[in-house]
Amino acid sequence: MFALIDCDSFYVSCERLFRPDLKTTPVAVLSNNDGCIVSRSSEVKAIGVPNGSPLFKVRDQLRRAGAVLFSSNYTLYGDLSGRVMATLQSQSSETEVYSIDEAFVSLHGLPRSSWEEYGLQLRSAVYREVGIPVSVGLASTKTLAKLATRVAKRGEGVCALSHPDCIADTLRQTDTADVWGIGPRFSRKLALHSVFTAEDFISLPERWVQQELTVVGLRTHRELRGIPCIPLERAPPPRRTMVHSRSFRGRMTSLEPLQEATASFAARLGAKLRRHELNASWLRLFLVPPRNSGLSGRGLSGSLPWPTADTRALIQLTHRLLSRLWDAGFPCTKAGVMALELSPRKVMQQSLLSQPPDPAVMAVLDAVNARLGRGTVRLAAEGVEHEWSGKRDLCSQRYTTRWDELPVIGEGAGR
DNA sequence: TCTGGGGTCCTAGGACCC
DNA sequence: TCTGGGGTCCTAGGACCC
Repeated sequence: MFALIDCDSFYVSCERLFRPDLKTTPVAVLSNNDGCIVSRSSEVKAIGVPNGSPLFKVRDQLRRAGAVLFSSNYTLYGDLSGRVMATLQSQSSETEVYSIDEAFVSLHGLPRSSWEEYGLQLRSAVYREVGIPVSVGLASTKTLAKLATRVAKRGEGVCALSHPDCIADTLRQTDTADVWGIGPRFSRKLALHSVFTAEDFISLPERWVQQELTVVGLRTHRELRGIPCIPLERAPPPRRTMVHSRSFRGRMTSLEPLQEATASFAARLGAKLRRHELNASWLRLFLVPPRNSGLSGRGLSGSLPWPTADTRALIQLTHRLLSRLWDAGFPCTKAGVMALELSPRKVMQQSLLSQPPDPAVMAVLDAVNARLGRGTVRLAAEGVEHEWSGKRDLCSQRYTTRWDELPVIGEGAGR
């Protein structure tokens, strides 16, 4: 038995928290590079702008509606997400942080008759402590709790799917594509067999579902019938990969800026590995051509001399890989560095033949940058100007994590 | 002209081993 | 002419999630 707590239009809600003047204005938040819409206020949803739509396709429509746009500000969203999760953890010891804006809470031992009241309690606690509106769905499995949250968002903010009739009604009114675990491909495949709703789906025989949709589909099938298959994960499973990648403002036509970009990606990846107390044993560099070029991406992997998160080692290998991968004729619009074969820092295998770099150097670098801002101390290879860097023209302040960007109230506000 | 970034899991097929 | 059965590991591709 689970409650799913899902923040309403999370990124938009974060922006509005510090811009109460936008409470009733249509607001949308853009992806990295200001490319797509990734979060919409209810007013933007109402004018029919789909989530994920490329900005250039809906720009006029948004302008006519008087919408305000923001570049994504993950520093702000990450900080507010932490506050939401901490509030939920103060309400229950059995919580799973599922994504930046969602968490599951176990309802173990709580009678069905109290579900709704508990949902209301969680909802008001988060709004009181953080100021972010959330919807809560409660049900016997995670997949049903997801459905309940969809219902909650259309209505009162809380929906407990505790009665069989109520579950049956919901399944009848839900398209397969709106079920957690059924994506566009599976949904299209099901439609070919005249399966359109979640109700149609659960009437299919298990054997057929497993054959066509693998065990993943079978799990969804059972979860919709109230058989729990996906447990609460109180601790996140160990990470297997870590990536840093970005699109460029234009095309990379010469090697030097690409060297600079990939070095700074490797540096960001190193910092992230160190934050998670992980080392990588393998590194993969990949280059991506424009979406409609007909070309496929290129990648190359190489092993590090020891498991490490040292920026210097990561950049060195990245550049070695780049020199083998680089081809002036390849139209590179995006690149990334991926860390593979991750291991916890504390169980590092020593080498007989060579000494890994002293971790104290990176510790000092991280400490300085934590205090004075990211990139204050960096390697020369990362460059300075970053002219290749993508668009991010509409970004709000980091209100909660930078002294010099705190919101100002009263006289002189709105600078 | 312009379409993000970061993850996981499953399956099929090939290589290899005994 | 006739050539087994069982297992593991790896990779690429496909599907999903937020």
